[in-house]
Amino acid sequence: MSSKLEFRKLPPLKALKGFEAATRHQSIRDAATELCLTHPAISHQVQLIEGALGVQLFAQEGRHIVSTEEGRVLYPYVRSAFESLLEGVEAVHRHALDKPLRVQTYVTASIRWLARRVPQFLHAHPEIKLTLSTCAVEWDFDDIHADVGLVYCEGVPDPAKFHWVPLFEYALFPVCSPGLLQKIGPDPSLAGLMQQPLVAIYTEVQNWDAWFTSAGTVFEPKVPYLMVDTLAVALEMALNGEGVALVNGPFVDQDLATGRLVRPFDHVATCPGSWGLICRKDMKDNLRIRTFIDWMTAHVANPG
Amino acid sequence: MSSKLEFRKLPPLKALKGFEAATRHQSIRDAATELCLTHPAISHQVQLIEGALGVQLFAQEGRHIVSTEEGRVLYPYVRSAFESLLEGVEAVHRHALDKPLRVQTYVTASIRWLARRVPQFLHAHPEIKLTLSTCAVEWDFDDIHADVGLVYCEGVPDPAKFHWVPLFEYALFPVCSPGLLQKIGPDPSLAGLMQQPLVAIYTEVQNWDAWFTSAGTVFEPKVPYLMVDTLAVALEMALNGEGVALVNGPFVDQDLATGRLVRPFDHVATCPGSWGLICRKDMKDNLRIRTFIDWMTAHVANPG
DNA sequence: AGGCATTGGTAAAAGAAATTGACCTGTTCG
DNA sequence: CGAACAGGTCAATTTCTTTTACCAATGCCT
Repeated sequence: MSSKLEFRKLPPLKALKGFEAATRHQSIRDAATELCLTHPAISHQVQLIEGALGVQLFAQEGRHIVSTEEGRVLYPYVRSAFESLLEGVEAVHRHALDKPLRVQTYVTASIRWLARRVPQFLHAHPEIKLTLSTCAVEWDFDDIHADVGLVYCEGVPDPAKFHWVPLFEYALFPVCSPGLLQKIGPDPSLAGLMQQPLVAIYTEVQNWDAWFTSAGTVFEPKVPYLMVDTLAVALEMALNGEGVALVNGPFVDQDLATGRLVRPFDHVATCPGSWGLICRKDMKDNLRIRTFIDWMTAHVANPG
Repeated sequence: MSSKLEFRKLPPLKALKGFEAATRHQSIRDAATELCLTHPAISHQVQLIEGALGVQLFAQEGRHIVSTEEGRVLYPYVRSAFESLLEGVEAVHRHALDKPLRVQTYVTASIRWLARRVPQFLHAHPEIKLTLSTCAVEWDFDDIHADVGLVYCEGVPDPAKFHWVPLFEYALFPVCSPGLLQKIGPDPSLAGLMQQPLVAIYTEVQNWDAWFTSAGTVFEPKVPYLMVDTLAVALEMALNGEGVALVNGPFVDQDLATGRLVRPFDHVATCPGSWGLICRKDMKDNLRIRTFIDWMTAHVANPG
C-alpha cells in the first residue's frame, strides 16, 4: 500500500476551486459568477490559501487582480489535481457502467412484463449491461444480489433504507380465453363465473374472494380451484382455455390486445399497495440504477 | 487560458482526504487516527463521496471494510491529485525562496548593524537570497518595495496590517573618541559635556535634550551643534574626535569593544518605542520572511 | 473635472458544513 | 459466552462558508 501523504501541508481543498477559477479569469467577480458564489466568498477563499502557503497569489493592479509569480507557479499543479479527480470520477462511472445492472423480480413480472421491455431499454442505453433474475414466490428485495427490484408492496418500504418508485396499481381482474368465454355464455353473470374452473395462486388465494367481494357478491366457489404457484402458470392455463385467471397487474396487455385473452367482466378490484421499482436508498443515484428507473418510469407514463 | 473545469462533477474535496486514508488503511478508525478525527467523521466523509458519485466505495466484510472495485478504481486518481497539490505547494515554496528577500532599513542600521549580520544569516541559510536597501531618513515601512523592514517605532504598528517583532530598545547614550574624552577630562561632568561639540541629527535634535533631562540636568548647550543628517555620519565624526554623538541603539558595540569609541557617561536614556522588524501581516508566514525574522530574533537573544 | 459604474476588500451575521459524543449492532477471539 | 473491537447512526455542537452591507480605489464617460 502506498505511503502516507503529508496532509498537513495541503492547503484548504475547498478553497482551491476559488483559486483555480480566480486565476483562470484573473478576476474575483468572474470566478464568483462561475462558481455561483458572491465575490467576498472567493476573496476569502483566496486569502485562506495565501495564508496557508504564506505566499501572495494575487496582486492588485489598478482595479483588477493579477496572478503573482507564485500564483502562476501554483496554478498548473492545482489544475492537474482537479483534472485527475475528474478523470477518476469518470473512470468510476465508466467502471460502474461496465458492471451489469442486476434486476430482480417475480417470475410473472419477469416473463410477462420485463421480458418485453428490457430489450427496449438496452437498445436505448447500449452502454448498460443487465442481468435479469427471477426469484421465488415469497420474496423480499435482496439488496445483496440485486441492484433493482420490480416488486409489489402493500405499503411503502422503509424510506430510510430503500428508494421506492411506484409504477402501477395492484389491480385485479379476471381473464380467460375467448373459447371459454363463449362456453360461459355471451353475457356472463358473477354466479356463472363462479361455476367455472378458477385458477388460483397458492399464496394469493384470497384474491378471488377480494375480487368477488368488491364486485358485490359473496364468493362461494362451485368448482374446485386450479391451484398453481405463479400467475405465469395461471395465465398459461387461461390461454389454453382451462379456466379463468385473476391478473394483478399489467401482465396481459399483449394478450388482450391480440384477443388471445378476454375479460369476461370489466370490473377491476383495486387493492392497496402497488407494483414499483425498489433499490437501496444509498444506491439511488447510481448512474445505471437511476437510468433504469427513469427509463421505466417514463415508459410506464408513456408506453410509446 | 485553460478552459473551464466541470466543478459540478467534483466530489466534496474535503472528504477526499478521508477516502484516501480509509482506502490506504482499509480501516475507518485508522484513517480517523491518522487525520486526528473521530471515526464517525471519516464514516461520514466516505458516505458523502459515495453519495456524490452514486457508487459504493467500501463494503463491510466481517467487522472490517474493504474497498470495492469502484473504490480501487478511484483511489489512484485521488492519490495523484493530492500528490500534484503537494508538489505545487513545494514548487511555490521553492520559488518563494528563489526570489530575493527584500530588506529595508535606515542608513545607520544598515551600515552599523545589518551589514555585519546579514552575511552570517546568509551563511546560515544559503538557500535564501537577499537584497538590502537603505532609505531616506524619514521613512515608513514600504510594503511594496520591501518584504521586511528594520525600523524604529514609537508605538506598535497597526496589528491589522503589520506583523511587528521588537528587537531592542531605543536607548540613548553619548559616545566619543578616547582622545576627546581625554581632552574633556578624566572624570567628566554633565556640564563639561555640554561644552563639547555635540553632534546632532536634524530629525532628532530633541534627543540630546531628552538625554540630559533624563540624566538630571537642564540642557543648555554652550557650543553650537554639529548638525548632520544621519547617525552614521555623526558616528564618523565621533570616531574622528570631532565631537560627541548620541547613539540610539546597538550601533556601536563593535567600536566600544575595540576601544575606538568610549562612553563618557554610563547613563542611558531609554525612550518609548523600540527597534524591530516589520512585515505585512499577510506575509508573516512567508518562509523567507519567517526564517529571517526568526534568525534575527534568535541572534539578538543570543548573539553567539 | 466630476459623476458613475466597476472591481476588490472588510466585517458581522446568517447559514451550512463538518465533527463529536453517546449509543447501537454485529463480528471475532479466547 | 463475554470482552474487545470495527463500524454505523443520530442529535448536538462546533467550525467553516457564505452572504449582506458597506467602503475605498480605479477608470470610464460625459
